[in-house]
Formats: sequence, C-alpha cells, structure tokens
Amino acid sequence: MNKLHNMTAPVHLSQLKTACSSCSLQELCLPFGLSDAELEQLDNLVQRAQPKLRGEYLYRAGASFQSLYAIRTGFFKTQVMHEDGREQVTGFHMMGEIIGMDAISTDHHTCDAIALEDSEVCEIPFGRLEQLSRDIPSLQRHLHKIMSREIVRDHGIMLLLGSMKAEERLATFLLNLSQRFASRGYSPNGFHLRMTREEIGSFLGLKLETVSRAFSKFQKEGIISVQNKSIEIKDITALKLTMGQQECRT
Amino acid sequence: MNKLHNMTAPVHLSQLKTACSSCSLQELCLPFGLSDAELEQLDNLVQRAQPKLRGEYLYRAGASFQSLYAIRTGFFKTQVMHEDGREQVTGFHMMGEIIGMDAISTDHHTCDAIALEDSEVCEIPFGRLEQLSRDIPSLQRHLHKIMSREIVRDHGIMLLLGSMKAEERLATFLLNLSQRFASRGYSPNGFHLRMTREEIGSFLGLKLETVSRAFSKFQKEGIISVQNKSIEIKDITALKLTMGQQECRT
DNA sequence: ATATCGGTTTGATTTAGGTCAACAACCATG
DNA sequence: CATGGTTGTTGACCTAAATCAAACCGATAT
Repeated sequence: MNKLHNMTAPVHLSQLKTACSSCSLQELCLPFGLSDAELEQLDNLVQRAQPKLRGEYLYRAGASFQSLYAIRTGFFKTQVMHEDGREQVTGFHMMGEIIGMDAISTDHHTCDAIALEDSEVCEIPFGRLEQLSRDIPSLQRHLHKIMSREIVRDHGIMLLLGSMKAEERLATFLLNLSQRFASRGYSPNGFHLRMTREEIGSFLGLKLETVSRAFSKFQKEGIISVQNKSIEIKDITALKLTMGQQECRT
Repeated sequence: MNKLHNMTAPVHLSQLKTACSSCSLQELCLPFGLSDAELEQLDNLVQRAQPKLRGEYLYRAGASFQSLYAIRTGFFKTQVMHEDGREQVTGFHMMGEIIGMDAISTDHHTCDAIALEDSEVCEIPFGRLEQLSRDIPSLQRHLHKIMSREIVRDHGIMLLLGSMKAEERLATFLLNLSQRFASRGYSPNGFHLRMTREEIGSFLGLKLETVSRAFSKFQKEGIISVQNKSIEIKDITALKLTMGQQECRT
C-alpha cells in the first residue's frame, strides 16, 4: 500500500487534492512536480506510519538524530528546555507538517516533541533524504524551502513575543490555527484546541491565567465563543483587528 | 586571489586556524573536509567581497531572492516588520556568519539586513550553491547544518523572549556576544557594541530605557563596566549566574 | 451518585517593566 | 568651536501582566 498517498482526512480543499493526489504529507510532496518514478523513490524512503499515543514523546532533547518526522494525523508540541528546568513551547504542529529539523545542526535533537493527541507519524531517515535530494533537484529545493519556512515561522514568533501584548498574541495564535485548519480542509471557524491553557501560555510567553482572561474577554466581546477547548470564531474581522490595531510596544 | 582564504582578523584561535586555513567564512568552510578541487569550486562560486557602508541595506524584505551572504567583516542586524510598522530585530550577525536563509522559502526576502558598521560581504548565489551541494555531499550536509543552526538559534531566542526577565535577557545577550567574539579570536571580555540601546531592546523584547537601566545595574554591581558602547565583562561568573539563577516566569 | 484530580475561570493584589519627561554626552556638520 | 541631532541615562509615575488564592468544571474512578 502506498504510504504517502492515503489520506483519511477531509479532502475538499482543491489545491491539496490536485497538487498531490490525496497525500497527507503536505509539506513534503505538495507543490513540486515529481515524476511517478521519483515519487516512488520518495515513497520508499518514508517509513510506514507509526502511531503515537497522547502524551508520548516522539523524540527527546539530547537523543541522537536519525530522522525527520512527517505528521500524518494528530497534533504535537515541541518544547525547549533551559538548564534550570524552565521550558518553553516552541511550536504546535499538525497534520502535514515536518518536525525535527533543529536536530540536523548537532546530530542531536534540541527539543522534545510530544503528542497532544493520538497521532501518526511517518519517519523520514534524513541521510537517505539527503541522498535522494541529490538526485532530484526539485526535492532538494523543496527540502530547503521547508527548512527556510521554519526559520520564517520562528521570526514571526519572535516578533509576537517581542512586541505584541497579550490579547494580540492570542488573536494571532487563533488566526494562525484557523488558517492552518482551513488549508487542510477543516473549518477555519470552529476547532478543538489540543493543548492546555498553560501550553498556550508557554508558547505565547504568557501565564495561563492571562490566556484564560484573554479568552474570556474575547468571548464577552462576541469575537469568539469558548467552551473549554472548543473554539468558535464568530467575528474573524474583529479578531484580525485585535491582532493588528493594538498599541505597539516597540 | 583566493577570496575565501584571506582573513585579516586575528587568528590566534587554534581551531579556526587549523580547520580552515585562515578563512573568514567560518560557517561555510570551517569543519568539513573538502578536497582542494572542491574548495576551488566553492571558491569560484562565491563572489568577490563587496563593501557595505554603515547603514546600508544588504537586502530588504520583499526583494527577490538570489543569494545568501557570508559576512566577511563587520556587523549586521536583521529585522522583520509587522504590517502596522512595528519592527523587531531578529538577530545581530558578525564575521563568518551567513544570512539570508529565510528567503529560500518564498524566493523573497522576509526581513531587512542592515550594516551596523562598514562591512564586507560575499555573495553566494543560492542556485549554484544548491547545484554544487548536489555534487559534494559534505557541502550539502554542511548547508543543512547551517540552516538547522539558525532554527536552533531562533528557538533559543524564543526561550529568552518567552520566559526570561529583563536582566536575564541582557546577561544572556552579553554572554552570547562574548562567546562569539571569543570563537573568532577576539577578547571575550572587552568589546564594542555596534548597535544602539534601542536595537538591543528590540532584539530582547525590551524598551531602550530598560536596557539602559539593566546596564547600569550590572555596572553598579561590578559585573561589567559600561562606557557608552564599550563593554567590559569583569565578572563572567556573576553574569552567568544572573542569566540562570533568576526566578523563572514559566 | 460521590470523590478526586487536572484543568480552567475569576478576583484581589503586587510588581516588572513600560511611559513620559528632563537632561547629559556624544557625535557630525557648517 | 559652536550647534543641532542622535543616543544614552535617570527619575517619577502608571499599567499590563504576574502572582496568589479561591472556587468551579468535567472528566474518570470508587
């Protein structure tokens, strides 16, 4: 069975469908023309999907690096740790995203990756990916783009952490989630948060109480409706406004 | 003349010297065994060093992407911009570092790079670098490591921005600079800041006044001595303690 | 149903750092 | 060597978010 081309998630998003015949590995095989033979090769490289239960570690900081991981289904967080034990969530990762690239630099993982719900990942042995990308320039380019995208993403988070205030951060976070769900064919307006307030807070550089208060405020203003982990965005325009219009700190 | 192997900076740091016969492009040619022929090829690819005056843009956000840049001498800052005009310094970059990798993802630069002092950069056409790295696996791996290192660096900054308090951030910043100067053969204890308090603040997610106060506090405590832009670290242990020992926010 | 436990909400209070303002130092330029 | 402009320091004050604390909610287990 073809591991890459078997997607159970909704597929009513045209671009996804057309670009990569129902492939869950969005990032890896989406927008670049590979021949069937090349796809075949790529497919051989990717290991069979393996399940990860909620709470399981995909990898731990310090572990030696072998593979990148493509998330087939589910949700992960990555977090870095300071010596003194304090930790910071560096990202939430969902279906179609590839994680583990931080480990290339030292051949050891530099953060933990933990499943936030029962998930499936495909392991991509990095050595072999490099090898293959030597033969397939468009794959090479694509790999570079994926890594670069991670850098750009991180810069965005630095901007958020360095110069936005609490409500702005949360609005940005919600809009980002919304957009990512949308691009996978899910509703951009209603979704389920897989992470706790504390994890959101850690990611956004806020305390969980602040996150909770901001949620409540948005709800009172009718911008969103919150029911524990279920979010419904009722006024996306207002949310975008919250995100941008706030007095800046810089 | 060999552009890569001509370094005017002090070279009394053994590792630098031995690994890459007096090459300023630390990141690009430091720790991986290339044959002379391969080095030759790499050398041909890199453009002749071009000067940039203080204040000049190396590239601007939005500009189309052609090349990475290796900093031969001098100092740069990179900054991202929010729609609403607020901007955040994402990094300070010095001799031997390579910048521009954020642009690979979209074929357009996503941040500005500005010289903080008169500098020299070597342009590295990215297409040709990719091409060459297909033929030279160790170059390929090295390129990946460089990109990955940028991701790791960014995660560190996210940790700083998300969970450290002002003085801790500044201590971390100073120690990082110190360490980078040291690894280039300069003194780790005394150096000249090329950036303003405001730029430091932007990078650290603080206001310039807060940066200034933290400097003053460190000086009063005898940890450093500040003379405008000249810094002398007098008690590196205390500085490290400041960095780690603070009550955490997470 | 009742207890338990992790997660969440909400309120009261404190505080780190932002804001505003004045001034001092350090330039570059005429 | 004045002089205007940027950059840096310091003080007084204010506010956003942290902290502390209590209650609440929704699961799962008893």
